[in-house]
Amino acid sequence: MDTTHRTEQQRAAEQRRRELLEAADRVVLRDGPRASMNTIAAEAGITKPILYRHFGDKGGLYRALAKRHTDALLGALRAALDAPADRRRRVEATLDTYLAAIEARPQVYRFLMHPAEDAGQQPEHGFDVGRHSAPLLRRMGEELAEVIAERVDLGEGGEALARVWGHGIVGMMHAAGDWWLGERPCGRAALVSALADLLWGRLAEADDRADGPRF
Amino acid sequence: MDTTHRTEQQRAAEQRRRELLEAADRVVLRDGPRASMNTIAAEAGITKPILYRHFGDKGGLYRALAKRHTDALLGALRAALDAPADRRRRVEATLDTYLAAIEARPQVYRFLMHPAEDAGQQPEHGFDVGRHSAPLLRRMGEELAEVIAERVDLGEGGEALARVWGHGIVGMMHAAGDWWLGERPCGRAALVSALADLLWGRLAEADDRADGPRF
DNA sequence: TGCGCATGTTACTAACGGTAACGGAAGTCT
DNA sequence: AGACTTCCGTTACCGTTAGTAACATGCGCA
Repeated sequence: MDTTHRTEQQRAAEQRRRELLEAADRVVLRDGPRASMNTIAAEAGITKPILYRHFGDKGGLYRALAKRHTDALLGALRAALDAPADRRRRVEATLDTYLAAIEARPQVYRFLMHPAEDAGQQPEHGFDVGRHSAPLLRRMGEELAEVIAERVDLGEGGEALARVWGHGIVGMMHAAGDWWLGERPCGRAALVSALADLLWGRLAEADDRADGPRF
Repeated sequence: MDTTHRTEQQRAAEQRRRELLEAADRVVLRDGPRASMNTIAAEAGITKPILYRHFGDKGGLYRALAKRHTDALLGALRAALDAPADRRRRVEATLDTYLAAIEARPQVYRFLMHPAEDAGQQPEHGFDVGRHSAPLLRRMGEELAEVIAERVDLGEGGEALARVWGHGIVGMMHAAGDWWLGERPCGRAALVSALADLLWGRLAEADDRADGPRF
């Protein structure tokens, strides 16, 4: 068997796969996460079974599609997290990077946050629980936890603390960003500043209101 | 027209509606958010069109179902938030109440967190963006924001700050809870303590590690 | 020429959400 | 009593979806 020919075909297949993904991208960005396989196939100029030969099932295609965007966003976040500045500025830069990304391409964001649909069903256990979050959120949480654990001295049990904080901070960023994207109550810089203030303990430091019940 | 008869019928309809909701509850708790209308109807001992006459469409049924659980959980959270104790203890009690709820009935939690599916489609704008979060998260965020705004003195622009924080804290709680429910890396009390520490600014106060790059 | 193999198609199944059309059982009005 | 409305319930259907089976075609290679 000719090896060069083999790789030639493999290269062609990967090229094809990229084309299909780009077509899928266009459709998903236009129709949202409910884009049908038929529509995607039509956009790519082919028919359904080819999509299924390349990606297995709809989940496979969506996972492949999500991986590209997720990797891109995670790269940008890592860069912000690694910038040469003090901790507060790094946190703000990371928050701003995430918010800028979801602001610039909200459809991509919407697609990435859509839960995994199914992935694999195990009818024995009923359905999976504690897996509502999108894979993107999980990955961001793990990465942030790693960065915190390796750079911040948290003493005894610091590792566990860092993991909780990683997922917690990512969830804070996500929820606030989603709400902000829907209501646009303020500018991005104000949102970043408010979230950083929250992480810096301003809630704990603030006094109770004089004219109301204490909190 | 006999009014007593009219209300009699209304009462019967509401009773029926409750029965249908309970049947739907059983199915959703067993099959997850992807329970079909046919299955729900079968569980209730009837057929599909009756469900549609009562709830309009699948979204209507799911919304009615979600409202019950959401109201119950929000009630519990309000109680924790209003307990007579200092702020740190209230925050911890609220976190613990939420986590205890999702721990005790994870299927309900999973169902509630499932985004709205569709609600109403407006093909003009493409698809809605910035509305990924479940209604439960939005409501929790708004409630918490209200409590913070009315009880904590945040000075100039405190209202906006409180809203950001409300949604941010709820998102933190949600993401950390979801991750915790999936991996069970520690006990509930430890998670509560770690999250409260995060809100109390321990991340900002901690030193850089001596043996690694600074953060 | 014939073999293997990847690529493409058409045509199908099963399930879903949702709806139209019909049937019967009550009570109500004349 | 008999016609009229109003629910409650059914069966049978529609359009769309994910996913698949079966068949056709073009290519390198012995």
